[in-house]
Amino acid sequence: MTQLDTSTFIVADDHPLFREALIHAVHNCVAGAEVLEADSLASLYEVVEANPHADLLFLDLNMPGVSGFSALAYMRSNHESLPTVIVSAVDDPSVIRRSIQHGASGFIPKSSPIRTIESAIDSILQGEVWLPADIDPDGEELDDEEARVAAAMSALTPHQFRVLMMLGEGLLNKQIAYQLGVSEATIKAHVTAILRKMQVTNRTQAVLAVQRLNTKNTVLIE
Amino acid sequence: MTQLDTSTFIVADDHPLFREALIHAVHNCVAGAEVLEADSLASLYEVVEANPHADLLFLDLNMPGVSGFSALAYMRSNHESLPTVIVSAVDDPSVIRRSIQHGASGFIPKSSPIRTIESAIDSILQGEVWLPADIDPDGEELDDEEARVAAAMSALTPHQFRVLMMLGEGLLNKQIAYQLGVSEATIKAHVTAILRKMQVTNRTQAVLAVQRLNTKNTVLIE
DNA sequence: GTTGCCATTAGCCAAAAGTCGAATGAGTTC
DNA sequence: GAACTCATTCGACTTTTGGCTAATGGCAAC
Repeated sequence: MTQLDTSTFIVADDHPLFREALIHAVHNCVAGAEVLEADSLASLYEVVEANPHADLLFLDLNMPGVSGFSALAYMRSNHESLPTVIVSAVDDPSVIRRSIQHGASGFIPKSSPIRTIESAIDSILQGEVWLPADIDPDGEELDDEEARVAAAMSALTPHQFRVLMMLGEGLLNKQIAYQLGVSEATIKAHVTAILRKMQVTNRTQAVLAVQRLNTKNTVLIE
Repeated sequence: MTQLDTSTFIVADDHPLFREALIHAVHNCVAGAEVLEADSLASLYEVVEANPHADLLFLDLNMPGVSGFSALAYMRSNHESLPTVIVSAVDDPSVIRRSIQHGASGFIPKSSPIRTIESAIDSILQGEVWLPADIDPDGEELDDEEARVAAAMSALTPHQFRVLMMLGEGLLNKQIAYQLGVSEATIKAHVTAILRKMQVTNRTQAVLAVQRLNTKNTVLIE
Protein backbone atom coordinates (compact mmCIF):
# COMPACT_ATOMS: atom_id res chain seq x y z
CA MET A 1 0.00 0.00 0.00
CA THR A 2 1.43 3.32 -1.11
CA GLN A 3 1.31 6.03 1.52
CA LEU A 4 0.83 9.63 0.42
CA ASP A 5 -0.33 12.54 2.55
CA THR A 6 -3.60 14.14 1.52
CA SER A 7 -3.60 12.81 -1.99
CA THR A 8 -6.55 13.97 -4.04
CA PHE A 9 -8.20 11.80 -6.67
CA ILE A 10 -10.97 12.55 -9.08
CA VAL A 11 -13.27 9.84 -10.34
CA ALA A 12 -15.27 10.82 -13.41
CA ASP A 13 -17.81 8.20 -14.37
CA ASP A 14 -21.55 8.35 -14.79
CA HIS A 15 -22.18 4.96 -13.25
CA PRO A 16 -22.62 5.41 -9.47
CA LEU A 17 -21.95 1.80 -8.57
CA PHE A 18 -18.75 1.67 -10.48
CA ARG A 19 -17.68 5.02 -9.08
CA GLU A 20 -18.15 3.66 -5.59
CA ALA A 21 -16.17 0.52 -6.37
CA LEU A 22 -13.34 2.55 -7.80
CA ILE A 23 -13.29 4.88 -4.82
CA HIS A 24 -13.08 1.87 -2.57
CA ALA A 25 -10.12 0.56 -4.54
CA VAL A 26 -8.39 3.90 -4.27
CA HIS A 27 -8.84 3.97 -0.52
CA ASN A 28 -7.30 0.53 -0.33
CA CYS A 29 -4.26 1.79 -2.19
CA VAL A 30 -3.86 5.16 -0.50
CA ALA A 31 -4.91 5.53 3.11
CA GLY A 32 -6.62 8.82 3.80
CA ALA A 33 -6.95 9.71 0.16
CA GLU A 34 -9.47 12.38 -0.74
CA VAL A 35 -11.65 11.30 -3.62
CA LEU A 36 -13.85 13.69 -5.57
CA GLU A 37 -16.55 12.56 -7.95
CA ALA A 38 -17.93 13.73 -11.26
CA ASP A 39 -20.73 12.12 -13.21
CA SER A 40 -20.72 14.26 -16.32
CA LEU A 41 -18.50 16.49 -18.35
CA ALA A 42 -20.02 19.55 -16.72
CA SER A 43 -19.33 18.36 -13.19
CA LEU A 44 -15.85 17.24 -14.20
CA TYR A 45 -15.02 20.83 -15.20
CA GLU A 46 -16.16 22.11 -11.85
CA VAL A 47 -14.26 19.54 -9.86
CA VAL A 48 -11.06 19.95 -11.81
CA GLU A 49 -11.18 23.71 -11.67
CA ALA A 50 -11.91 23.68 -7.97
CA ASN A 51 -9.01 21.27 -7.41
CA PRO A 52 -6.29 22.16 -9.86
CA HIS A 53 -3.70 20.22 -7.91
CA ALA A 54 -5.38 16.85 -7.83
CA ASP A 55 -3.00 13.93 -8.19
CA LEU A 56 -4.86 11.63 -10.51
CA LEU A 57 -7.98 11.58 -12.63
CA PHE A 58 -9.90 8.44 -13.47
CA LEU A 59 -11.83 9.22 -16.61
CA ASP A 60 -14.55 7.18 -18.23
CA LEU A 61 -14.52 7.48 -22.01
CA ASN A 62 -18.28 7.72 -22.24
CA MET A 63 -20.15 10.08 -20.00
CA PRO A 64 -23.02 12.49 -20.54
CA GLY A 65 -21.46 15.29 -22.53
CA VAL A 66 -18.59 13.43 -24.14
CA SER A 67 -17.96 10.22 -25.84
CA GLY A 68 -14.55 9.18 -26.95
CA PHE A 69 -11.17 10.75 -26.68
CA SER A 70 -12.29 14.35 -26.84
CA ALA A 71 -12.26 14.90 -23.11
CA LEU A 72 -8.94 13.10 -22.77
CA ALA A 73 -7.30 15.22 -25.47
CA TYR A 74 -8.65 18.34 -23.87
CA MET A 75 -7.64 17.39 -20.34
CA ARG A 76 -4.14 16.47 -21.36
CA SER A 77 -3.47 19.88 -22.83
CA ASN A 78 -5.38 22.05 -20.40
CA HIS A 79 -4.32 20.27 -17.23
CA GLU A 80 -0.95 18.85 -18.11
CA SER A 81 0.06 18.22 -14.55
CA LEU A 82 -2.94 16.02 -13.89
CA PRO A 83 -2.25 12.44 -14.94
CA THR A 84 -5.30 10.81 -16.39
CA VAL A 85 -6.18 7.15 -16.37
CA ILE A 86 -8.88 5.91 -18.70
CA VAL A 87 -11.41 3.59 -17.19
CA SER A 88 -13.75 2.07 -19.68
CA ALA A 89 -16.19 -0.71 -20.40
CA VAL A 90 -14.79 -0.87 -23.92
CA ASP A 91 -11.66 -2.96 -23.94
CA ASP A 92 -10.91 -3.08 -27.61
CA PRO A 93 -7.12 -3.10 -28.12
CA SER A 94 -7.34 -0.20 -30.53
CA VAL A 95 -9.23 1.88 -27.99
CA ILE A 96 -6.63 1.11 -25.35
CA ARG A 97 -3.77 1.97 -27.64
CA ARG A 98 -5.38 5.20 -28.74
CA SER A 99 -5.99 6.19 -25.12
CA ILE A 100 -2.28 6.00 -24.47
CA GLN A 101 -1.45 7.78 -27.70
CA HIS A 102 -3.76 10.57 -26.65
CA GLY A 103 -1.80 10.95 -23.46
CA ALA A 104 -3.44 8.72 -20.88
CA SER A 105 -1.25 7.39 -18.08
CA GLY A 106 -2.99 4.06 -18.14
CA PHE A 107 -6.05 2.14 -19.15
CA ILE A 108 -8.14 0.10 -16.75
CA PRO A 109 -10.89 -2.06 -18.26
CA LYS A 110 -14.00 -2.04 -16.11
CA SER A 111 -14.08 -5.79 -16.36
CA SER A 112 -10.80 -6.11 -14.43
CA PRO A 113 -10.83 -7.93 -11.08
CA ILE A 114 -10.54 -5.61 -8.09
CA ARG A 115 -7.07 -6.92 -7.28
CA THR A 116 -5.93 -6.00 -10.77
CA ILE A 117 -7.43 -2.54 -10.51
CA GLU A 118 -5.69 -1.93 -7.20
CA SER A 119 -2.33 -3.02 -8.51
CA ALA A 120 -2.90 -0.84 -11.56
CA ILE A 121 -3.51 2.17 -9.31
CA ASP A 122 -0.34 1.38 -7.38
CA SER A 123 1.73 1.23 -10.55
CA ILE A 124 0.31 4.45 -11.92
CA LEU A 125 0.93 6.29 -8.65
CA GLN A 126 4.55 5.33 -9.06
CA GLY A 127 4.63 7.00 -12.41
CA GLU A 128 4.31 3.96 -14.59
CA VAL A 129 1.96 3.53 -17.50
CA TRP A 130 -0.35 0.65 -16.73
CA LEU A 131 -2.08 -1.41 -19.39
CA PRO A 132 -3.91 -4.72 -19.46
CA ALA A 133 -1.43 -7.55 -19.74
CA ASP A 134 -2.08 -8.47 -23.34
CA ILE A 135 -1.76 -5.05 -24.94
CA ASP A 136 1.14 -3.81 -27.00
CA PRO A 137 1.02 0.00 -26.86
CA ASP A 138 3.03 0.41 -30.06
CA GLY A 139 0.76 -1.70 -32.19
CA GLU A 140 -0.27 0.96 -34.67
CA GLU A 141 0.30 4.59 -35.38
CA LEU A 142 -2.43 7.05 -34.60
CA ASP A 143 -4.42 7.94 -37.69
CA ASP A 144 -3.14 11.25 -39.09
CA GLU A 145 -6.54 12.86 -39.23
CA GLU A 146 -7.29 11.76 -35.71
CA ALA A 147 -4.05 13.28 -34.48
CA ARG A 148 -4.77 16.51 -36.32
CA VAL A 149 -8.23 16.80 -34.80
CA ALA A 150 -6.91 16.02 -31.33
CA ALA A 151 -4.25 18.71 -31.72
CA ALA A 152 -6.83 21.23 -32.87
CA MET A 153 -9.05 20.41 -29.93
CA SER A 154 -6.14 20.82 -27.57
CA ALA A 155 -5.86 24.40 -28.70
CA LEU A 156 -9.40 25.17 -27.57
CA THR A 157 -10.05 27.15 -24.42
CA PRO A 158 -12.23 25.54 -21.73
CA HIS A 159 -15.34 27.37 -22.82
CA GLN A 160 -14.72 26.68 -26.45
CA PHE A 161 -14.37 23.01 -25.66
CA ARG A 162 -17.66 22.91 -23.82
CA VAL A 163 -19.36 24.66 -26.68
CA LEU A 164 -17.86 22.23 -29.17
CA MET A 165 -19.17 19.28 -27.19
CA MET A 166 -22.61 20.85 -27.26
CA LEU A 167 -22.39 21.44 -30.98
CA GLY A 168 -21.72 17.71 -31.07
CA GLU A 169 -25.16 17.15 -29.61
CA GLY A 170 -26.77 19.08 -32.43
CA LEU A 171 -27.80 22.00 -30.24
CA LEU A 172 -28.59 25.51 -31.52
CA ASN A 173 -26.50 28.49 -30.43
CA LYS A 174 -29.54 29.68 -28.54
CA GLN A 175 -29.83 26.44 -26.60
CA ILE A 176 -26.14 26.40 -25.76
CA ALA A 177 -26.34 29.99 -24.59
CA TYR A 178 -29.24 29.18 -22.33
CA GLN A 179 -27.57 26.12 -20.82
CA LEU A 180 -24.35 27.97 -20.16
CA GLY A 181 -26.12 31.05 -18.92
CA VAL A 182 -24.53 33.50 -21.35
CA SER A 183 -25.79 35.45 -24.32
CA GLU A 184 -26.11 34.03 -27.79
CA ALA A 185 -23.54 36.56 -28.98
CA THR A 186 -20.99 34.91 -26.74
CA ILE A 187 -21.72 31.50 -28.18
CA LYS A 188 -21.39 32.84 -31.67
CA ALA A 189 -18.00 34.28 -30.80
CA HIS A 190 -16.94 30.91 -29.41
CA VAL A 191 -18.23 29.04 -32.43
CA THR A 192 -16.35 31.33 -34.77
CA ALA A 193 -13.16 30.72 -32.79
CA ILE A 194 -13.78 26.96 -32.82
CA LEU A 195 -14.30 26.86 -36.58
CA ARG A 196 -11.05 28.73 -37.08
CA LYS A 197 -9.03 26.52 -34.78
CA MET A 198 -10.48 23.34 -36.20
CA GLN A 199 -9.95 24.67 -39.72
CA VAL A 200 -13.46 23.98 -40.88
CA THR A 201 -16.08 26.27 -42.36
CA ASN A 202 -19.26 25.33 -40.58
CA ARG A 203 -20.56 23.60 -37.50
CA THR A 204 -21.48 20.40 -39.24
CA GLN A 205 -17.89 19.87 -40.30
CA ALA A 206 -16.72 20.64 -36.78
CA VAL A 207 -19.04 17.95 -35.47
CA LEU A 208 -17.78 15.49 -38.05
CA ALA A 209 -14.23 16.21 -36.94
CA VAL A 210 -15.12 15.53 -33.32
CA GLN A 211 -16.67 12.24 -34.35
CA ARG A 212 -13.22 11.10 -35.40
CA LEU A 213 -12.25 11.02 -31.76
CA ASN A 214 -15.09 8.77 -30.81
CA THR A 215 -14.27 5.53 -29.11
CA LYS A 216 -16.46 4.04 -31.67
CA ASN A 217 -14.07 4.61 -34.49
CA THR A 218 -12.11 1.66 -35.67
CA VAL A 219 -9.76 3.20 -38.16
CA LEU A 220 -10.24 1.75 -41.58
CA ILE A 221 -8.15 3.55 -44.10
CA GLU A 222 -7.38 1.69 -47.30
CA MET B 1 -20.30 -24.28 -61.24
CA THR B 2 -23.84 -22.97 -61.26
CA GLN B 3 -25.29 -22.36 -64.67
CA LEU B 4 -27.73 -19.46 -65.14
CA ASP B 5 -28.65 -17.78 -68.40
CA THR B 6 -27.75 -14.11 -68.70
CA SER B 7 -27.36 -13.49 -65.00
CA THR B 8 -26.48 -9.92 -64.16
CA PHE B 9 -24.22 -8.99 -61.28
CA ILE B 10 -23.21 -5.64 -59.93
CA VAL B 11 -19.90 -5.10 -58.20
CA ALA B 12 -19.71 -1.89 -56.20
CA ASP B 13 -16.25 -1.28 -54.81
CA ASP B 14 -13.86 1.60 -55.22
CA HIS B 15 -10.78 -0.57 -55.45
CA PRO B 16 -10.22 -1.51 -59.13
CA LEU B 17 -7.96 -4.46 -58.42
CA PHE B 18 -10.37 -6.02 -56.02
CA ARG B 19 -13.26 -5.36 -58.35
CA GLU B 20 -11.42 -7.23 -61.06
CA ALA B 21 -10.67 -10.15 -58.77
CA LEU B 22 -14.29 -10.37 -57.72
CA ILE B 23 -15.50 -10.24 -61.31
CA HIS B 24 -13.14 -13.04 -62.12
CA ALA B 25 -14.55 -15.10 -59.28
CA VAL B 26 -18.09 -14.46 -60.47
CA HIS B 27 -17.22 -15.61 -63.96
CA ASN B 28 -15.77 -18.76 -62.51
CA CYS B 29 -19.04 -19.44 -60.74
CA VAL B 30 -21.47 -18.42 -63.46
CA ALA B 31 -20.44 -18.90 -67.07
CA GLY B 32 -21.50 -16.03 -69.29
CA ALA B 33 -22.51 -13.83 -66.40
CA GLU B 34 -22.83 -10.15 -67.12
CA VAL B 35 -21.03 -8.09 -64.51
CA LEU B 36 -21.52 -4.36 -64.11
CA GLU B 37 -19.23 -2.17 -62.05
CA ALA B 38 -19.64 0.82 -59.79
CA ASP B 39 -16.87 2.61 -57.96
CA SER B 40 -18.87 5.12 -55.98
CA LEU B 41 -22.31 5.70 -54.56
CA ALA B 42 -23.20 7.90 -57.51
CA SER B 43 -22.27 5.29 -60.09
CA LEU B 44 -24.03 2.61 -58.08
CA TYR B 45 -27.30 4.54 -58.38
CA GLU B 46 -26.89 4.74 -62.14
CA VAL B 47 -26.07 1.10 -62.58
CA VAL B 48 -28.86 -0.11 -60.33
CA GLU B 49 -31.46 2.11 -61.93
CA ALA B 50 -30.35 1.11 -65.41
CA ASN B 51 -30.54 -2.54 -64.41
CA PRO B 52 -33.41 -2.95 -62.00
CA HIS B 53 -33.49 -6.71 -62.51
CA ALA B 54 -29.93 -7.54 -61.63
CA ASP B 55 -29.54 -10.76 -59.72
CA LEU B 56 -26.97 -9.89 -57.10
CA LEU B 57 -25.13 -6.88 -55.78
CA PHE B 58 -21.70 -7.02 -54.19
CA LEU B 59 -21.40 -3.96 -52.04
CA ASP B 60 -18.34 -2.59 -50.32
CA LEU B 61 -19.16 -0.95 -47.01
CA ASN B 62 -16.79 1.94 -47.60
CA MET B 63 -16.84 3.73 -50.90
CA PRO B 64 -16.68 7.36 -51.93
CA GLY B 65 -20.04 8.72 -50.89
CA VAL B 66 -20.94 6.25 -48.17
CA SER B 67 -19.34 4.62 -45.28
CA GLY B 68 -21.12 2.08 -43.20
CA PHE B 69 -24.51 0.49 -43.41
CA SER B 70 -26.34 3.48 -44.85
CA ALA B 71 -26.17 2.29 -48.44
CA LEU B 72 -27.12 -1.23 -47.41
CA ALA B 73 -30.17 -0.07 -45.45
CA TYR B 74 -31.21 2.09 -48.35
CA MET B 75 -30.70 -0.59 -50.99
CA ARG B 76 -32.59 -3.17 -49.03
CA SER B 77 -35.73 -1.07 -48.88
CA ASN B 78 -35.57 0.60 -52.28
CA HIS B 79 -34.55 -2.46 -54.24
CA GLU B 80 -35.99 -5.30 -52.24
CA SER B 81 -35.67 -7.82 -55.02
CA LEU B 82 -31.93 -7.28 -55.36
CA PRO B 83 -30.04 -9.46 -52.90
CA THR B 84 -26.99 -7.69 -51.56
CA VAL B 85 -23.78 -9.24 -50.36
CA ILE B 86 -21.41 -7.15 -48.32
CA VAL B 87 -17.78 -7.34 -49.28
CA SER B 88 -15.48 -5.59 -46.89
CA ALA B 89 -11.96 -5.22 -45.66
CA VAL B 90 -13.32 -4.89 -42.14
CA ASP B 91 -13.98 -8.31 -40.70
CA ASP B 92 -15.00 -7.44 -37.21
CA PRO B 93 -17.65 -9.92 -36.01
CA SER B 94 -19.94 -7.07 -34.98
CA VAL B 95 -19.74 -5.55 -38.45
CA ILE B 96 -20.56 -8.88 -40.03
CA ARG B 97 -23.49 -9.46 -37.73
CA ARG B 98 -24.85 -5.99 -38.30
CA SER B 99 -24.58 -6.42 -42.06
CA ILE B 100 -26.90 -9.41 -41.87
CA GLN B 101 -29.22 -7.65 -39.46
CA HIS B 102 -29.47 -4.78 -41.93
CA GLY B 103 -30.59 -7.22 -44.58
CA ALA B 104 -27.47 -8.43 -46.36
CA SER B 105 -27.59 -11.87 -47.95
CA GLY B 106 -24.04 -12.58 -46.96
CA PHE B 107 -20.71 -11.17 -45.91
CA ILE B 108 -17.46 -11.87 -47.69
CA PRO B 109 -14.28 -10.59 -46.04
CA LYS B 110 -11.83 -9.25 -48.59
CA SER B 111 -9.15 -11.30 -46.94
CA SER B 112 -10.85 -14.56 -47.93
CA PRO B 113 -9.00 -16.96 -50.25
CA ILE B 114 -10.39 -17.00 -53.79
CA ARG B 115 -11.72 -20.51 -53.34
CA THR B 116 -13.70 -19.40 -50.34
CA ILE B 117 -15.10 -16.42 -52.19
CA GLU B 118 -16.21 -18.62 -55.05
CA SER B 119 -17.93 -21.09 -52.82
CA ALA B 120 -19.57 -18.17 -51.01
CA ILE B 121 -20.94 -16.88 -54.31
CA ASP B 122 -22.26 -20.33 -55.12
CA SER B 123 -24.06 -20.61 -51.80
CA ILE B 124 -25.58 -17.17 -52.09
CA LEU B 125 -26.81 -17.85 -55.62
CA GLN B 126 -28.67 -20.78 -54.19
CA GLY B 127 -30.43 -18.50 -51.80
CA GLU B 128 -28.38 -19.21 -48.72
CA VAL B 129 -26.92 -16.64 -46.38
CA TRP B 130 -23.17 -17.02 -46.42
CA LEU B 131 -20.94 -15.96 -43.56
CA PRO B 132 -17.33 -16.58 -42.59
CA ALA B 133 -17.04 -19.88 -40.76
CA ASP B 134 -16.55 -18.50 -37.28
CA ILE B 135 -19.45 -16.08 -37.10
CA ASP B 136 -22.65 -16.58 -35.16
CA PRO B 137 -25.23 -14.30 -36.79
CA ASP B 138 -27.42 -14.22 -33.68
CA GLY B 139 -24.71 -13.00 -31.38
CA GLU B 140 -26.29 -9.74 -30.33
CA GLU B 141 -29.37 -7.68 -30.99
CA LEU B 142 -29.11 -4.63 -33.16
CA ASP B 143 -28.87 -1.47 -31.10
CA ASP B 144 -32.31 0.15 -30.84
CA GLU B 145 -31.13 3.53 -31.98
CA GLU B 146 -29.29 2.01 -34.90
CA ALA B 147 -32.41 0.13 -35.96
CA ARG B 148 -34.48 3.28 -35.68
CA VAL B 149 -32.07 5.27 -37.83
CA ALA B 150 -31.90 2.51 -40.41
CA ALA B 151 -35.69 2.39 -40.57
CA ALA B 152 -35.91 6.15 -40.98
CA MET B 153 -33.33 6.05 -43.74
CA SER B 154 -35.26 3.31 -45.49
CA ALA B 155 -38.18 5.69 -45.77
CA LEU B 156 -36.12 8.19 -47.75
CA THR B 157 -36.61 8.60 -51.47
CA PRO B 158 -33.57 8.10 -53.75
CA HIS B 159 -32.89 11.81 -54.01
CA GLN B 160 -33.34 12.37 -50.33
CA PHE B 161 -30.89 9.61 -49.60
CA ARG B 162 -28.27 11.09 -51.88
CA VAL B 163 -28.74 14.46 -50.26
CA LEU B 164 -28.42 12.94 -46.80
CA MET B 165 -25.14 11.28 -47.72
CA MET B 166 -23.87 14.61 -48.94
CA LEU B 167 -24.97 16.32 -45.74
CA GLY B 168 -22.84 13.67 -44.08
CA GLU B 169 -19.82 15.05 -45.87
CA GLY B 170 -20.43 18.47 -44.42
CA LEU B 171 -21.43 20.03 -47.73
CA LEU B 172 -23.48 23.19 -48.07
CA ASN B 173 -26.90 23.15 -49.72
CA LYS B 174 -25.37 25.20 -52.48
CA GLN B 175 -22.66 22.63 -53.13
CA ILE B 176 -25.13 19.77 -53.12
CA ALA B 177 -27.38 21.68 -55.52
CA TYR B 178 -24.49 22.25 -57.88
CA GLN B 179 -23.37 18.64 -57.80
CA LEU B 180 -26.86 17.33 -58.41
CA GLY B 181 -27.65 19.96 -61.01
CA VAL B 182 -30.76 21.38 -59.35
CA SER B 183 -31.56 24.62 -57.57
CA GLU B 184 -30.71 25.30 -53.98
CA ALA B 185 -34.42 25.58 -53.24
CA THR B 186 -34.84 21.95 -54.24
CA ILE B 187 -32.11 20.84 -51.89
CA LYS B 188 -33.66 22.80 -49.09
CA ALA B 189 -36.96 21.07 -49.71
CA HIS B 190 -35.21 17.71 -49.63
CA VAL B 191 -33.41 18.58 -46.45
CA THR B 192 -36.67 19.58 -44.80
CA ALA B 193 -38.20 16.24 -45.81
CA ILE B 194 -35.14 14.40 -44.50
CA LEU B 195 -35.28 16.18 -41.16
CA ARG B 196 -38.94 15.25 -40.80
CA LYS B 197 -38.43 11.60 -41.65
CA MET B 198 -35.40 11.29 -39.42
CA GLN B 199 -37.26 13.13 -36.66
CA VAL B 200 -34.54 15.66 -36.04
CA THR B 201 -34.58 19.44 -36.17
CA ASN B 202 -31.44 20.38 -38.03
CA ARG B 203 -28.83 18.99 -40.36
CA THR B 204 -26.23 18.49 -37.69
CA GLN B 205 -28.52 16.10 -35.87
CA ALA B 206 -29.27 14.30 -39.12
CA VAL B 207 -25.56 13.83 -39.71
CA LEU B 208 -25.12 12.53 -36.18
CA ALA B 209 -27.87 10.00 -36.80
CA VAL B 210 -26.20 8.78 -39.97
CA GLN B 211 -22.96 8.35 -38.07
CA ARG B 212 -24.68 5.66 -36.04
CA LEU B 213 -24.72 3.48 -39.10
CA ASN B 214 -21.02 3.77 -39.68
CA THR B 215 -19.00 0.61 -39.83
CA LYS B 216 -16.86 2.28 -37.35
CA ASN B 217 -19.37 2.05 -34.58
CA THR B 218 -18.77 -0.51 -31.93
CA VAL B 219 -21.95 -0.24 -29.96
CA LEU B 220 -21.27 0.79 -26.43
CA ILE B 221 -24.46 1.41 -24.61
CA GLU B 222 -24.37 0.91 -20.87
C1' DG C 1 2.63 48.74 -16.00
C1' DT C 2 2.09 47.23 -20.37
C1' DT C 3 1.05 43.65 -23.23
C1' DG C 4 -1.50 39.80 -24.44
C1' DC C 5 -5.13 36.43 -24.03
C1' DC C 6 -9.67 35.05 -22.57
C1' DA C 7 -14.55 35.73 -21.85
C1' DT C 8 -18.26 38.50 -22.44
C1' DT C 9 -21.44 41.36 -24.97
C1' DA C 10 -23.66 44.42 -28.68
C1' DG C 11 -24.62 45.58 -33.29
C1' DC C 12 -24.49 44.97 -38.06
C1' DC C 13 -24.48 42.34 -42.15
C1' DA C 14 -24.27 38.64 -45.52
C1' DA C 15 -24.85 33.96 -46.19
C1' DA C 16 -26.87 29.67 -45.18
C1' DA C 17 -30.53 26.95 -43.37
C1' DG C 18 -35.23 25.74 -42.96
C1' DT C 19 -40.52 26.30 -43.64
C1' DC C 20 -44.51 26.82 -46.58
C1' DG C 21 -47.19 26.63 -50.31
C1' DA C 22 -47.62 25.52 -55.09
C1' DA C 23 -46.76 23.56 -59.71
C1' DT C 24 -45.54 19.59 -62.49
C1' DG C 25 -45.44 14.93 -63.87
C1' DA C 26 -45.40 9.89 -63.13
C1' DG C 27 -47.77 6.11 -61.49
C1' DT C 28 -51.84 3.89 -59.08
C1' DT C 29 -56.51 2.92 -57.93
C1' DC C 30 -61.22 2.67 -58.79
C1' DG D 1 -60.35 8.62 -67.60
C1' DA D 2 -60.95 10.84 -63.11
C1' DA D 3 -59.15 10.99 -58.55
C1' DC D 4 -55.34 10.17 -55.84
C1' DT D 5 -50.74 9.73 -54.05
C1' DC D 6 -46.16 11.01 -54.18
C1' DA D 7 -41.39 12.50 -55.83
C1' DT D 8 -39.37 16.37 -57.59
C1' DT D 9 -38.95 20.94 -58.37
C1' DC D 10 -38.94 25.81 -57.12
C1' DG D 11 -39.79 30.80 -55.27
C1' DA D 12 -40.94 33.58 -51.21
C1' DC D 13 -40.32 34.17 -46.49
C1' DT D 14 -38.25 33.56 -41.67
C1' DT D 15 -34.70 32.02 -38.68
C1' DT D 16 -30.12 30.64 -37.74
C1' DT D 17 -25.27 30.98 -38.75
C1' DG D 18 -21.17 33.01 -39.09
C1' DG D 19 -17.89 37.01 -39.87
C1' DC D 20 -16.39 41.59 -38.45
C1' DT D 21 -15.81 45.45 -35.42
C1' DA D 22 -15.54 47.31 -31.07
C1' DA D 23 -15.79 47.71 -26.10
C1' DT D 24 -15.43 45.82 -21.27
C1' DG D 25 -13.12 43.46 -17.38
C1' DG D 26 -10.12 39.78 -15.51
C1' DC D 27 -5.90 37.48 -15.20
C1' DA D 28 -1.10 36.27 -16.13
C1' DA D 29 3.51 37.05 -18.06
C1' DC D 30 7.38 39.83 -18.76
